[in-house]
Amino acid sequence: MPDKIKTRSARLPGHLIRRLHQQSTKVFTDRVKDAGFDLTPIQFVALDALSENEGIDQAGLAEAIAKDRATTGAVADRLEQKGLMSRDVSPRDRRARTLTLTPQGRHILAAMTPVVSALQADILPGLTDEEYRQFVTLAEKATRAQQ
Amino acid sequence: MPDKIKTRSARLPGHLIRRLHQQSTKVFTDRVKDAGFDLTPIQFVALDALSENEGIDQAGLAEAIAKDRATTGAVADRLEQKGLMSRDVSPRDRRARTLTLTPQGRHILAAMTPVVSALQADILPGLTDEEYRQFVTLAEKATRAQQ
DNA sequence: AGAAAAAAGTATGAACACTTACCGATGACA
DNA sequence: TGTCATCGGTAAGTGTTCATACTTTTTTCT
Repeated sequence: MPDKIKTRSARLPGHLIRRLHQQSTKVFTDRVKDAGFDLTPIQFVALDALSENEGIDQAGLAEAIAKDRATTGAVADRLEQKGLMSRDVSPRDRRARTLTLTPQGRHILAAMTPVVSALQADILPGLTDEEYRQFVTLAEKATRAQQ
Repeated sequence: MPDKIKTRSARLPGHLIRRLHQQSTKVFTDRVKDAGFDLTPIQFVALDALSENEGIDQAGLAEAIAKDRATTGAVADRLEQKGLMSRDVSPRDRRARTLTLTPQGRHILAAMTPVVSALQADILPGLTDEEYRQFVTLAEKATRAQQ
């Protein structure tokens, strides 16, 4: 068996974060599918954001989930297609689309939430509870500092 | 100005990591472009991995950069198109493509490396040096624990 | 040697993520 | 009130990432 291939850049934060992101997506997808759901991480986050901010428009949702308007529009497309959210032209601003959870969207979100909470620990395998909390604290601090 | 929109899931590791990944990509792209280069993070990592493992094939590169074969093939396509790496059928295994850096690829990599090193700190804004090191240590531990 | 399993690469399709550019609507302000 | 900048949404294009399925080649096992 040859030596494990190594890379200089493998220790840079950028690459480490890319690896963690990948692991995060994989764990989420696998567990959620096993639990009988079919939502991507970003779709879940969008539903969650919407449940706490009923009636916001797409630009508001984009800000809440930290994505741009184009991406958010595409995600909203899929959630609408799945019958989990509805989009209506705002009566106050005809440019805007008011977003609301459908009853089914609310139901799916409630059912998925415990599953999603439970899988978080496996996104950071090999860390002790203490290290896990440290990681979350540091990551929160770094994301808060983003302009 | 309305209150900042909040989300329950915003504190979950999965979402924090997604935010960091996004920040990482943005900082990389901006700085690298400012310095006059036109490579994505993954393209840079691929060049770096190749420089330390001359003559590996695409499957080897895929393992080195922790991506699947299809993704790696697409990245190799673009790097070849930019004239930074060449792909030749391996004399030992006609299934495999032996990858080598072109002189231009080697030159670009050398010129970019200091730029990429310098931008790492800005991927994690708001962290002290001590916290930055802690983060890297934790992230390394978590990625090492991935199967 | 011959059959079965595994591996390297490619193709395709879905989703995400960003940029740029555009259209229509709104708001500011002169 | 009219103009102009801004904002919400969409469209098109590029790139990343994965799953699945397929071909070709190599290896393994009987």
